[in-house]
Amino acid sequence: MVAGPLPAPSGPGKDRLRLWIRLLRATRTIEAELRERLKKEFDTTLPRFDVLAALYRVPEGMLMSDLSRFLLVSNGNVTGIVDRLVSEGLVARARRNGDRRTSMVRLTEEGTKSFATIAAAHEGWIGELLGKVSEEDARRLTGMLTSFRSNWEGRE
Amino acid sequence: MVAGPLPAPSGPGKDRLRLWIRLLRATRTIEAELRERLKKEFDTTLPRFDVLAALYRVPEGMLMSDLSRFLLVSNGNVTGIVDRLVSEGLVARARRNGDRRTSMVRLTEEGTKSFATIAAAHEGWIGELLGKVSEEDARRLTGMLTSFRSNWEGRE
DNA sequence: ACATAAAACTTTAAGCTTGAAATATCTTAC
DNA sequence: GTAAGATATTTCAAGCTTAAAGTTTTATGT
Repeated sequence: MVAGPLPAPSGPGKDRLRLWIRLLRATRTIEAELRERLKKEFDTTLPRFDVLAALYRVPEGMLMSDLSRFLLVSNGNVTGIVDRLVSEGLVARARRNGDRRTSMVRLTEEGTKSFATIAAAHEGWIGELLGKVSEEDARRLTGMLTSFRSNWEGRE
Repeated sequence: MVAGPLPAPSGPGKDRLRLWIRLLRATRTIEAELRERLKKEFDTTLPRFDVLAALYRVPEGMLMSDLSRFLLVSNGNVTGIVDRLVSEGLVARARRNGDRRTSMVRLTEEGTKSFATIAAAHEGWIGELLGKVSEEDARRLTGMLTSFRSNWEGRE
């Protein structure tokens, strides 16, 4: 998967395989760096940050299943992360009258402040880590990935 | 992190942030699909496949620390994955005369055969999943990611 | 109304992941 | 030759991750 300096493969489809390998390595490298900085600077993790970021956009809150879908992770996974965020006081579960199976998850005031701080640093890090990508390349690449994504929407 | 349809952010550095979010979402989507297929079709996992792929390139074997560096994961992580591959008979540890701290890890015959089969399917899946990316775009994107990567070499 | 199905969520078991501490071996400096 | 440090690896605790099974609540069909 994360193959690197291979005896360059060739043949049909090899260009896409190579692209995938590069994509994966680049993503993992950046992810590792972000994870490390989140830990060192804010004593938190990427999954927690992801959840906070998702909730920050929606003051009224989200259902667990919305979070799961949005973050592309399993239901049970979200349960654990939200549990920890609740115990840290950054997030709150609110029972709903209409449907007692569900609860709205939203940021607490502390969670909102905390996320704002971390997000500012995060944006700076990304600017630094992707610094060598020109703005033009960034937009072009984003475009390619977007069209790729639309090819995938509603797959499962 | 995996933010999606946000009220599109704007300002300096926002293009790179958006690029990162897209990159991460695309990678995770493909990764999830590969993981699922590896499980369903071959009853294995992505990390195991990564290790087999790394070893396949080097018949004489690799040290644990080489594997760790190459795969961009921690030392302790590799220990666990290799342990499981050994117990499955796909990989073998060989003590070395020179340095008794280290051992060479290499594919067994069964491991080699197993990987060849899985890798063929894997390449097909990538061709399918990235099918909408033209060969030309694939090469261009790969180029961008490569220059990005060289910006990162020898960071840590 | 009542059984059945569907939906939202949690729990569980197994495996992946990291950073830090512990072991064992080798190298270097005196 | 021996102490001190460097290397290679494993172990450990905590957390992330998934798929599958379980629980509770709501919706549907008759």
